[in-house]
Amino acid sequence: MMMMVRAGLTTERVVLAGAELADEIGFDRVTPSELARRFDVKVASLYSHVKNAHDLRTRIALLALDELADRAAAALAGRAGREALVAFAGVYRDYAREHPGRFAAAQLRLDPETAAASAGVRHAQLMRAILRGYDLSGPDQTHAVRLLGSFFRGFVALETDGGFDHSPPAAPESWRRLLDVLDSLLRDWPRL
Amino acid sequence: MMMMVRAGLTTERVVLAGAELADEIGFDRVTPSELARRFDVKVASLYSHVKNAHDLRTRIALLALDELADRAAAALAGRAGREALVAFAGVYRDYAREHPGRFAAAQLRLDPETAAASAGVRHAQLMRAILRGYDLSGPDQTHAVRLLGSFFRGFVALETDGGFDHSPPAAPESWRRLLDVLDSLLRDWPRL
DNA sequence: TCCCCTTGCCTAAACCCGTTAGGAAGATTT
DNA sequence: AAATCTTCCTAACGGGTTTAGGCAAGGGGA
Repeated sequence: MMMMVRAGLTTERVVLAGAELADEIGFDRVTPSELARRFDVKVASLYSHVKNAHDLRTRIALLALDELADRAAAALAGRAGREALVAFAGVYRDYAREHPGRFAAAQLRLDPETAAASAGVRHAQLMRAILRGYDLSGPDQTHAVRLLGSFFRGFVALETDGGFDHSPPAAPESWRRLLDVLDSLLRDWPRL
Repeated sequence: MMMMVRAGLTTERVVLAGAELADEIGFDRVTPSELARRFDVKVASLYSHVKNAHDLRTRIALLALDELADRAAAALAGRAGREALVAFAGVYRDYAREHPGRFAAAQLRLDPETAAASAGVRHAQLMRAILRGYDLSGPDQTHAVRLLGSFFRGFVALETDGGFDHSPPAAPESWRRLLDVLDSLLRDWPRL
């Protein structure tokens, strides 16, 4: 009779391990098989805790979105204007550098219902909160949110891909400078 | 004796079909098997024309980068300043909308040697060309290039993911407005 | 304490993908 | 027509995903 020592799997534990695995080997290489190996468990065992590979990936994405929103909210507390902008941006970029796999997961395309129930909503609110420190009217506020969101996402993606590696100045300097530039732009937003 | 009608495969034809397939079903679902099915050929037959799946994907990426650079160069011819900015940005965004699979491919991370030999280099030059219409000194020119690149990439990614779908104004309006804002920013770049 | 039943992990099996090795049927050259 | 090259094939291996069905571990009630 085989000794059957249980591994103690739960959905949360599986998803968390998936997130860690993503940070180590890349989100796209996170697979039920690899995860099973990590838990020293047969693949089929995971399917009691996670519906399928897609479900696993979605759960990791939701975890990452939650963590990011938490950090962003904390960073924004008690700050306004330029300080808030820099703090928020820093959270975003630091998270991507600390947790590349989770960050990649956070960009997984979610189906609309899942997305609506995710922390993505909180993100949008936090972005708008930053802009309260500046003087922007209705639609321009949305435009500004989109400018910041696009810039953050694009910059971090390019930096992650090594797009800034082969010409000076180094990425962090551009990051600092461009946040100054954007702060200045927001303070002095061009009216039509 | 089976009738052996040949499919007429060549590397280019395979890669081009791969690009079309990417636009139809998504770059991440482009697979030797699917491509073989499309040519009504056995999978192994592809391996005479393409080293492996990774090679296939890389070649599609290079094709997309080339096409994009061609279009960008054409759009920039005879334009400067705001006009050049808007034209270039339009090429980028239109390409992403017309050819989502190819566009996704263009963002594939290439190994350094491949990247250096790719049309990515041309892109960098074209971006700098845009900035000749504005008055920017040394490092700030690089920062500005990075700002534009980040914004383009981020905006298109967010739009593709439907990130702008559930609150007005519609994406195209933000796009136009933000290009105006960026033009204004470049003309009146904040000095330190 | 014993039984039972829920739960956790297992085996087995089907199916798809990627990749390589080696063979046979077209096409091309001589 | 013979020789050769090229194109596509069959066969096979390893690995990933998923489902169905089974046995054992551990907690609750008698």
